[in-house]
Amino acid sequence: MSLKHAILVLLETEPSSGYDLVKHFKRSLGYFWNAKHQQVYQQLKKLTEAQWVTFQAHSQSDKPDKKIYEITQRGKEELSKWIKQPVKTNRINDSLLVKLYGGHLAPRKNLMQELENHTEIHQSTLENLERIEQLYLSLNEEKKAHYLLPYMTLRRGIIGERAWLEWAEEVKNTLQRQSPDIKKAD
Amino acid sequence: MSLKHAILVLLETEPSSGYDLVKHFKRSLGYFWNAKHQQVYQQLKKLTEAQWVTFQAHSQSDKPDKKIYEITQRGKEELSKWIKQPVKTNRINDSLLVKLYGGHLAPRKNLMQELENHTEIHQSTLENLERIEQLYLSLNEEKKAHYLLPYMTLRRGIIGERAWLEWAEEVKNTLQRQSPDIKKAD
DNA sequence: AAGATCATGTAAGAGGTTACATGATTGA
DNA sequence: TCAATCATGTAACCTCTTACATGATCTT
Repeated sequence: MSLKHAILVLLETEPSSGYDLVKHFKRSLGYFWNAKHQQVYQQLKKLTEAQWVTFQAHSQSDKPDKKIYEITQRGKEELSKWIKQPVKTNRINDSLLVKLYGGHLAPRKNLMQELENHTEIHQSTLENLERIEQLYLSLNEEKKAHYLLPYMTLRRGIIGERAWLEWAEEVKNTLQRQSPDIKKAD
Repeated sequence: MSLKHAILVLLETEPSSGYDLVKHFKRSLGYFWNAKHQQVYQQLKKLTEAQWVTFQAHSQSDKPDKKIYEITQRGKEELSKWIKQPVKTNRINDSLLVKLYGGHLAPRKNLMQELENHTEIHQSTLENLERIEQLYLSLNEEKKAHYLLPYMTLRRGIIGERAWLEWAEEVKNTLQRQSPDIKKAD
């Protein structure tokens, strides 16, 4: 699996604390890799034991102390080995679709509401990604080339979110057409 | 979590053996819910203990015996309770994107090959989904209405796969443009 | 003779979530 | 004064994967 490798990829770019990594997972990588802080700390512990990373304690007076992790030689070797191997296609487990599949068991109003809620979330994710894209596009050519691959992953997010929203519109329209009285019923 | 609920949704439509459920997960639900046979059998055991499902043993002379599971009253109540509750948005953990993000560590040729391989898989998934869509569209109006919600989940698959392929083309073109000598290099 | 399909499982371990725990500083 | 940010963790539990296990029939 690859939370370990996702962490290594981040540390390969720059040494970070667990807290920094979590922020990364929430921001730049968040649309394709999710991890809670507990899991990141657990994995950092394991990575340290395996000697793929090391850390140095940094005491701070105004803020809590922190541990700055960096990738080791052994970690780099492991990472470059991993990155050359084929990755499996993704497992998709989407509860919303399970719910929709069995949607005859829920009030139609409920389904519509659920779709609305998810639409809002996807909409705002898309806006975030587009904001980051604007930042990228305003860089000079050298930097653009430097961040090209991360930018490609950003594009995945943008294209994916647009597709999601397009689909949701289609579903909402279809459900609306199928039961046009939905707003009158309770 | 919802493998339990995905199973209940399927059993609510018709009683099935574990083996049948696995086939369902590979076919109709496969593009939004994945489960291996071991996990299905484990969950069926738990669902039986919780009395959300029951089973009857069917002996067969030419094939191995099997257990036909069906949803109980208690299971139905649980399912309809679950289906009315909001579901969380999906966790996405996509190793291919981690790999691409750290792609400067791999030979460019390797990335291109990886994208090609995944493209083939997504292409054939899309073709399957489109085939199923044609079947759906050839049904009479009554049946179309009956399968509308499962069809909506199928649409998610189709729109999602098209978006994936669109993205992959973009990436392949970009990488090709950035290193046009890639075909000459070994 | 080999591989696919049918059919069911156990066990060990890795991965991931939820709950609990602490405690300072900064901004509204 | 309440919430957010910074910063790290443990413990219990659930979920999921991988490896192992069996064995008949049918098709190539």
